[in-house]
Amino acid sequence: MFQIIKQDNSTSARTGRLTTPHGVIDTPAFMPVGTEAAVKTLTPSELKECGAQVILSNTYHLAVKPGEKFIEELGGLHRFMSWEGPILTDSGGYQVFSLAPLRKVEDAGVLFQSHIDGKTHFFTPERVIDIQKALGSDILMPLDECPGYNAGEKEIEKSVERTTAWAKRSVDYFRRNFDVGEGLKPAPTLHFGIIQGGMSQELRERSAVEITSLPFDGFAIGGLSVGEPKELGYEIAAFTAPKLPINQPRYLMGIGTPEDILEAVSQGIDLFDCVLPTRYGRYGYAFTSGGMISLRDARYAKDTLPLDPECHCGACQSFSRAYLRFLIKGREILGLRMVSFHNVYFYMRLMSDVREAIAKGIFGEFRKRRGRPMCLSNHGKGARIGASLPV
RNA sequence: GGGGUCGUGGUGUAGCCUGGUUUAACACAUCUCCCUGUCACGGAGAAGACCGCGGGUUCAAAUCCCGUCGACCCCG
Repeated sequence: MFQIIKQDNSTSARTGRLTTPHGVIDTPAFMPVGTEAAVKTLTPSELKECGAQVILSNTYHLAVKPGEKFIEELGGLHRFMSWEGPILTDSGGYQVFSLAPLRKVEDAGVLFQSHIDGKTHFFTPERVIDIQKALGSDILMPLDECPGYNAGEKEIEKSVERTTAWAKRSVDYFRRNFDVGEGLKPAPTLHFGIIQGGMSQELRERSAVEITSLPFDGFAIGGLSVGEPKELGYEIAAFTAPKLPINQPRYLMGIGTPEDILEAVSQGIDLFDCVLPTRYGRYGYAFTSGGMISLRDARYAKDTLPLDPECHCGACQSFSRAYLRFLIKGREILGLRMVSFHNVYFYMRLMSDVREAIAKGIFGEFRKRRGRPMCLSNHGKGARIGASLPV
């Protein structure tokens, strides 16, 4: 399923190829987020144009609305949303933690109220596998418990125990529902484990040992980007990544900014997902080779440059910052679409540049050149992430 | 020609009757900042009106009185 192509010699970065029922993913890869069966504002063909090979969708949202049975009846998620490539579905553990107004976690599962209509739902590890099976996901995630940054040690320890117990049930149930060697399919459906443990190295270690002892096809680091300082998140990811089997795909959930991704790639992470390119696209923040720019800033009101003079995306070929700013400020759909498109294109280009740099054995140098901080507080200050790679 | 209603930041309004607790309030828009397994959501902060104009009464006027200009309505 997962084949490592090239291991970087100065860092833990590697390129690889992950095969799924709906096709191959070249890693390191970024998955645009399509929570509600849509990568917001973008069509599948636009995603392909950006270079996206895999997208992420969501168990929680789709189970709440319109319901997995509904999508199954219409031919599964791929057909429903007209996306032919691989889909990874998140389990809903994070959403229960971040969205549900009321939730009660117990050993059997988690009882919560939908943030949409207030209906109560009960998610168990088995139910979450059922939902993802009905959706027709290529990569399934098991139900986990994701504690917040302010959670106490006891609470985190409990969540690690629970996540492991649920992972065991998930693995058992997955085995019974997905036969190995599913006949004519190009590749079997995959199932990844999730490591928790908050900001405690001891608990991260324990979670990693417990989860990696189970027969998963890949491993994810969860529970980061929940409000912790950036450096602490890096520290935990750097601590946890080496505890994961070297020959299996590693997925850092919910991360991140371009420099977060470069950092994590150097730690040996293969998969990423993050809402930033699309969410920020809708807010008028554009990732550029010169750093992030906020189109809402008055300074771009009459700026005739494209979002990023070095970018080859359709939005940059056609539109000025001034025009896109005007659209964004008027909440014009075209503006939301174009900046989202540009941002996804930027991320995809970043990933292909990363793969190319690793393949050529120059990732360390590449990262130094491109990995300077780029976050909101740095925009406009000359940070350079997306400068095109002189090869 | 007669009568009436209204005129308060960019926009829409509140306050006026019962003058002082008003550094003139609110919403949207504007300008900064924030958002990492989604949020066209939401949060933090800033700037912006000498209350149409002129005069009067009063210790004190967005508030009461007179005039004037403008918008709208009714009657001729």
